Amino acid sequence: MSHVCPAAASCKNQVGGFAFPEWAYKPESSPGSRQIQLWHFILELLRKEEYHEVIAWQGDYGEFVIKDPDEVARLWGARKCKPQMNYDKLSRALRYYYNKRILHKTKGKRFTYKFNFNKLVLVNYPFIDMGSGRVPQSAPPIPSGGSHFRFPSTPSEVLSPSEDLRSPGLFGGVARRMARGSVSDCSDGTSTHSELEETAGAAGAEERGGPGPDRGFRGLLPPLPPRMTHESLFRMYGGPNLRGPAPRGHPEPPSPFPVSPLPGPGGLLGSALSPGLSMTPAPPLPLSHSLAGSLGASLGPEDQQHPSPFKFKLQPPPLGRKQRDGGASSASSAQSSSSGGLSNSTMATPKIKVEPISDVESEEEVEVTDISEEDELMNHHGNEEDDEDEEGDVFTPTGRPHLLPRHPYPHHALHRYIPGNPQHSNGSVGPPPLLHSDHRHHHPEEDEEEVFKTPATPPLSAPPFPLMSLKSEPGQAPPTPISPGGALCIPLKLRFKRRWSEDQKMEADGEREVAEDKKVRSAELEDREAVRGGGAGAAAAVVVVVEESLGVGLPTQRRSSSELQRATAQLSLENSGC
DNA sequence: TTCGGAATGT
DNA sequence: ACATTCCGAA
Repeated sequence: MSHVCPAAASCKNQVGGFAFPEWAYKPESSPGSRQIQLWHFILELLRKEEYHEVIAWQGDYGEFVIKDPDEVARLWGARKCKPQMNYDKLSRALRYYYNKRILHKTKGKRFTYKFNFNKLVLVNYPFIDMGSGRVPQSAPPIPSGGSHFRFPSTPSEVLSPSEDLRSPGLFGGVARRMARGSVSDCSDGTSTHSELEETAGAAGAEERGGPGPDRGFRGLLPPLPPRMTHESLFRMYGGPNLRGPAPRGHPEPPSPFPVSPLPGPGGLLGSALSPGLSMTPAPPLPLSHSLAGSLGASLGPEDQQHPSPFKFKLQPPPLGRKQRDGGASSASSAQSSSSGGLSNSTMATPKIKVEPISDVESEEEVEVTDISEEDELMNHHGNEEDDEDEEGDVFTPTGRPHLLPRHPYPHHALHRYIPGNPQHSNGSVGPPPLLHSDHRHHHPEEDEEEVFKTPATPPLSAPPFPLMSLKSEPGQAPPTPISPGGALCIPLKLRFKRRWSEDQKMEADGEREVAEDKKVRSAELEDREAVRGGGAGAAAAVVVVVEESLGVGLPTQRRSSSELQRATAQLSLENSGC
């Protein structure tokens, strides 16, 4: 309510005639987080060179250092209209992200944190280039507005509505344009905060022409670069802008939006995902087969790139650790965030929340190959270490499965995809096979992990990353394309696996939802269950997406994804516009 | 410096 | 949910 939307109608549920899930709007409207979230803000700052004196990317992927804590705090405070903000407070907020796995602290380095992109799922694309090695300059434009709008982390929302989403029509009409609505800050133009906005604003100003459908985000999102390599992982844009290598040396103009590479007809990748990141299309499921079919048919016309607002989605479970309910006992665990001791069993089911959040998340996430590791490997100067290693989880396909225990992760159930999908076995879909190939020799269990990791050696030009995951249900096999049509992309590098059957699962597992634990154990349990579930109940099939398909022959998927993006974009527009 | 609990606000 | 504020502990 805070924002009134002129186009109320659209604001509500429909955009362009399509109905959007409510959750799509949540982000902005969500009460707690009024508008921008701290991490979005950080990202914003990071992408602007103007602030590089106060905060900047530092070494590895996602790692950034707050050079001037006070200033950052000031900026944040300004943005939130909290003049009393200081680094101590800001850092507390940052610390909360640890549990959410949005961030990690880089140990040993002052004021240095690192985004766990691994765990984040970018819904659209990552624009961020965190410099994996190189300097990260500014990331692409994060649409301010857009960024806010993140998709739901609530699983249920996302998935559950699956049906709704499913309808092909959904996204179809959405307009392509979007806007970045950066605005909306508290001050509305008043004083302080503005710096950021200023910049943003400028851009925005141009765009804004009015609430019309046309405002676009033209610049916003670049379509993906034609090919992303791992290296380029984060940087989304390839284009001319990519600055290469030298990081910080020059002046760095923030890259405006690069605009485009265009999508060629054949190759465009619509929106790509970053390789390493797992991205999930917002509504992954929905598109599933139905989309393919329908969209394919319906959408066809051009492929424009749709810009999409990129957004991150968090993956893991938020764990609700907080239970203060009487327990109090938890205190002990405090420090060691990671593994504390968890007495696991006792609390076996701390609370059973119905929310499938975790589930969803897990499901949502599609895992892809993680780049991060690669990067790390490549780069790993040995520095940072582990912290990320832990993260290694990246793979965790399912998501949150293993929390941070530094231990070896239990192999989660990666099985998901295997479970009963004949297809899988058939390999009709591209991915599976690959998976194996990569693994080569792993034990089954390990395989699973491996699978996710597989990316070890991506083919260089990694082409497009698939946005959408197709899901094949057991009964139906999606017509996945597969055919490599041209020489385009032969290498399949990524494979997404998705398990969607939330519903089913939920039913099947009543418990898994439990997830709320903050600590690992839950994860483990879940994993196990998941595994089991995978085999059994899970009938849910897992979806595997093949990137190839995208690139190659089936534009449909891509498109569908694009549609999504557009839709999202619109949403953001709406929001912002309002 | 960093961490995280607790209470509180939005 | 997501902070903000306060604060004691490493």
